[in-house]
Amino acid sequence: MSKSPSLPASLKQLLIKGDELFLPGISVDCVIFGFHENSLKILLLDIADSNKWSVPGGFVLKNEDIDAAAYRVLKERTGLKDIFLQQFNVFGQPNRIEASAHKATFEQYGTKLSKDHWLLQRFVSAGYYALIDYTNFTVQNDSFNSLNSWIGIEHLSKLSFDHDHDSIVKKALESLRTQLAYLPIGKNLLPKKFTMPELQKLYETILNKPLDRRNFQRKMLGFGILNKLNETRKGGAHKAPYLYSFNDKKYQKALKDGLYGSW
Amino acid sequence: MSKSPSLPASLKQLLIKGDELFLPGISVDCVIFGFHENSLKILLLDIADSNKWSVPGGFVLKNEDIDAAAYRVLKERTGLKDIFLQQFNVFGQPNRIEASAHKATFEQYGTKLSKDHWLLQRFVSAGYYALIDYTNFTVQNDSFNSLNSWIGIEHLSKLSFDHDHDSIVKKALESLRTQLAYLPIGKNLLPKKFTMPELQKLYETILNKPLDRRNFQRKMLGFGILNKLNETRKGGAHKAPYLYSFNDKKYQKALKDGLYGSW
DNA sequence: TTTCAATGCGTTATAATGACACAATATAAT
DNA sequence: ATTATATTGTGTCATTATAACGCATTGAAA
Repeated sequence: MSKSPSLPASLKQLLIKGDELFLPGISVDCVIFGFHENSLKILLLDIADSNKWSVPGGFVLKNEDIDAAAYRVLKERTGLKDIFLQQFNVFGQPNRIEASAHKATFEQYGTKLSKDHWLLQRFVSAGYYALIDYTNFTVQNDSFNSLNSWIGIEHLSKLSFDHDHDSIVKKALESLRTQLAYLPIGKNLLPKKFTMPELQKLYETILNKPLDRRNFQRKMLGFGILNKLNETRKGGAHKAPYLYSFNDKKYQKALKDGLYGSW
Repeated sequence: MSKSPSLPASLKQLLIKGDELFLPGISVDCVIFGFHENSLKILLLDIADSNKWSVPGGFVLKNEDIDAAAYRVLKERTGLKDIFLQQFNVFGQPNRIEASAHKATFEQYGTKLSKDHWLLQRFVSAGYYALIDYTNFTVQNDSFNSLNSWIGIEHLSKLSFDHDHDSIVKKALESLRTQLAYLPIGKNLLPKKFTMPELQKLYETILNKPLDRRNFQRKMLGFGILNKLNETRKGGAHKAPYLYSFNDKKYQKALKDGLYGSW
């Protein structure tokens, strides 16, 4: 019989005081999008001892707004504040298997949850997606999961998800695509300065289709939310593209009023 | 001391077996839209003894999908199946006052809820909006609320809501407006046969702005989801407009694929 | 210095939209 | 009956948005 590693403090607290600290039966799941090297990526966690992938999640404190809980989870995970966060769906099927994942987590430490434990009840989960600047943070591990990986969405179909997280990720992507039509997306996924080809690649990746370079630029500039900077990105093998930044004021206005664009 | 009416059976069951039957801390709220006489209406309930309005809601059975719970609530309330139902937001602020409404409901029957009663905990609510054919159903009362009323959205600002339901209704309307841009809406709010001016009025009401009659018709027909019938609606004071119906097959396809229209 | 691929900055054809004109018609007024 | 009137059916034209594509420029690599 192999000796199990000892239970981390955070898990111990969850085990003992979970039902006291957190709302029963409610969790938040965050699909974190990042963009790097022309690939839209999702931050995934390797569920301990299960060979399956999941998305970061957490519980809601008894006196905490549910949106705030999602922010907290993200902050714990990415160290970032001021993240673009969007609630996109509630997952409330009775056969969700959160419970078995929780069970497995504790069993790897040799701890068996009692049958009626708070963690083993049915959970309803609020799904959020977050957009973050990949270049500007480092992932934090937590005690539930040992491995964090950025996975390009083009590889998603090859991964093994539990059913819940598969639908969560799919729905998040679908929502992101839909919202692209009327929300300005980019400010949160790109660094402060970026080139037009980079922005276009982001759009092409999200939409999963090629766009005409010249038409894209015309339309994007037409929204009036970009500042053209007086610098170019040197170092590439060819003609140096101009750098742009988002006009914060107009970007905020566009977030509020919508863009009305068809892609 | 005045004698209170006796507690209805449904409330009694909720009081005694609520925590056994339903998930803790989760409810569903349904904003039910109907369209009648050129006015978009919402089905509102008069919270007992509170002078405030709310929307129909309910709880989620322990082994019930949360979407199914919303359907069940709607069916109980409207008697209708096959309703267009759309989850639009989760309301999870810790200061929601569901508890006080529940308290008031029972107190009007002279029943005082114990301080730690299942109904008095914090509830997170999943908001759904439903579109129904106003001409094709009658409202059912329930034991929580004595009065049901269809209220035109133009009167909403004059009503007294508790804060929760105010934001629920506002957000529902906002979602409906947004979705109008890429979902075909109408089939569920209008009778089987309808005229183009009626459909236009519906759109104008939802969007809260006038549309050009001729351009509206051209665009709507362009979607290819309507059947022009060989009948006209006589009885009006003027030229009889043609009747239309939705092409179910194409309508379903449009629901799935989206419409891509800008209004 | 030349080559080359990516970029900047355009043009033209087609489709979608917005604004408006006029004839047709079901009822109401006379 | 006849006329008046408001509403609907249908179409046109100017404007704008989109799609498709051309060509000169440029920074690094050959």
